[in-house]
Amino acid sequence: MIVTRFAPSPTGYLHIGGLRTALFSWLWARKNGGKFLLRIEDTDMARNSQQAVKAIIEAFDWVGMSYDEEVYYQSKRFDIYKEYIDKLLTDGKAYKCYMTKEELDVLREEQMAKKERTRYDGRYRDFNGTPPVGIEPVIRIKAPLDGIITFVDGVKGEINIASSEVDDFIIARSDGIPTYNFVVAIDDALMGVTDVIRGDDHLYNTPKQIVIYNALGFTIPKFAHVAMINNEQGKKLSKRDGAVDVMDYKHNGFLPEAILNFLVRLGWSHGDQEIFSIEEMIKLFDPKDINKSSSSYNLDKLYWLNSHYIKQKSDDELSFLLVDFGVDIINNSKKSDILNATKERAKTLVELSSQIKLILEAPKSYDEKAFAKAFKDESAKELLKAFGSSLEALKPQAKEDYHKALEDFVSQNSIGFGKIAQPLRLALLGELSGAGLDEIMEIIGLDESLKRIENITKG
RNA sequence: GGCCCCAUCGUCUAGCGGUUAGGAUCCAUGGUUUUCAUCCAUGUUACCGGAGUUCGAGUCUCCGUGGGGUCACCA
Repeated sequence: MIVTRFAPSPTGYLHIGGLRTALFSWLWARKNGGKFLLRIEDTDMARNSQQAVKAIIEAFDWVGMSYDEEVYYQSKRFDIYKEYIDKLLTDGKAYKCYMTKEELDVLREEQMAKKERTRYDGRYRDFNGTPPVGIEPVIRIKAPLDGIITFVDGVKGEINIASSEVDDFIIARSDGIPTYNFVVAIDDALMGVTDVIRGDDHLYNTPKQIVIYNALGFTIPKFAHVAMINNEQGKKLSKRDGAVDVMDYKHNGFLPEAILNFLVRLGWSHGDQEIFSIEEMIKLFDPKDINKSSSSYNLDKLYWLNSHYIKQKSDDELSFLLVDFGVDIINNSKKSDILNATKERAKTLVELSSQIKLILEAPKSYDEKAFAKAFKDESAKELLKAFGSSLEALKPQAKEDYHKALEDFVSQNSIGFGKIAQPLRLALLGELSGAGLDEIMEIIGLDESLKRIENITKG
């Protein structure tokens, strides 16, 4: 059985890049009928928060990614880690190191001065003298002194790293709390994780974790390291580049379908296909098709996908989603007219909601420039008034009636369509572009249409 | 700096030794539309550089160059 996991450290929100690796892991587990685990890496007590855990789980819920079993917290598993540390100690595969932080700093400075790679010098590796008093030791693992650590990465292929690059790293701090690379290896092994799909930035942790696996006789899982997502300048994605918190996308009016579709195509592809439903992703995803190179983050396609999925949503679904954006048309009898008039010109739910508000709420003011443009002809106001009168006489109801009213008015007065359309649209919406005039008037009805015409012409 | 990874249109990507180097997005133009948008059509734009290997190289090898990652008692 395939078991994958997502293992965030709860230091803040769920990062958009993190969501992508989580998505890859999730897809791979679901495709194979395996398990997808969520494990919170909170061994650094100083930096975690329960709130961050909540935020991460909330983001998972929002995009609809489900994890199996309970949420694991490493902070609740210290007993387990201790057991394995003791085992390594008694087996002579790990040892206590009494070097202080200060001494370590001195060593590092010396190495840097000599332009050497900074690494622990192994001074306590074979120490069996009397330990210095008053120093709580750290525990270090005995890493191989020579040779090469090799593993086959699922996306990058064979990776070889000289053992000399991996020093006797610390597996438990002086306060007894185990460190990242140790607990990850223990947990992945104990939880039966078969496929570790994670960011490229963990590539160098892999040989370290392999050292642990080997020391404890665990089976080494498959690794797949996914290249980073950079910003448009090719640099690391940061808050300056816009939304990196997954939940920001929710608030900005993006649909989870669009986010997931966007993310799955960032680094992964299936021929020329661009649109993937969740079911298709699950069916088609394979880590072997993940691109080796890093990709740049560019929102153009996300907007395109989002508008695609907005158009696909049913009226009920959309009206439900719109509530969070200040528009409640769930029980509006004109719901589908309203949505049909607006959803094709909205890239986000934010845009959609503001377009709907424009129709539903009479304009409170008119943009100065737009007004000047629409009413630059002296005759414009009279024309609009006349159109209002003709509506009063015709009493149109359906969209088609309004359409005909407009056509007839234009031909009877021998004017171009723009002469009446521009002032009328401004009257109805307060803006010069938007939904079809006939659609708007049908939705708001004759009385409201006349009222809005009167409002702009009375002055 | 050491080590590791990467390199096709602006961006996301297809390509797996022989292609007019394909798709998507963006942009531009035209059409449909009573405006805008949608939709449709068309178009501009790419194999980082240099050596090899080969009858033939975007594809294989090497060397440059550029970019990224990583070098904690963080995760």
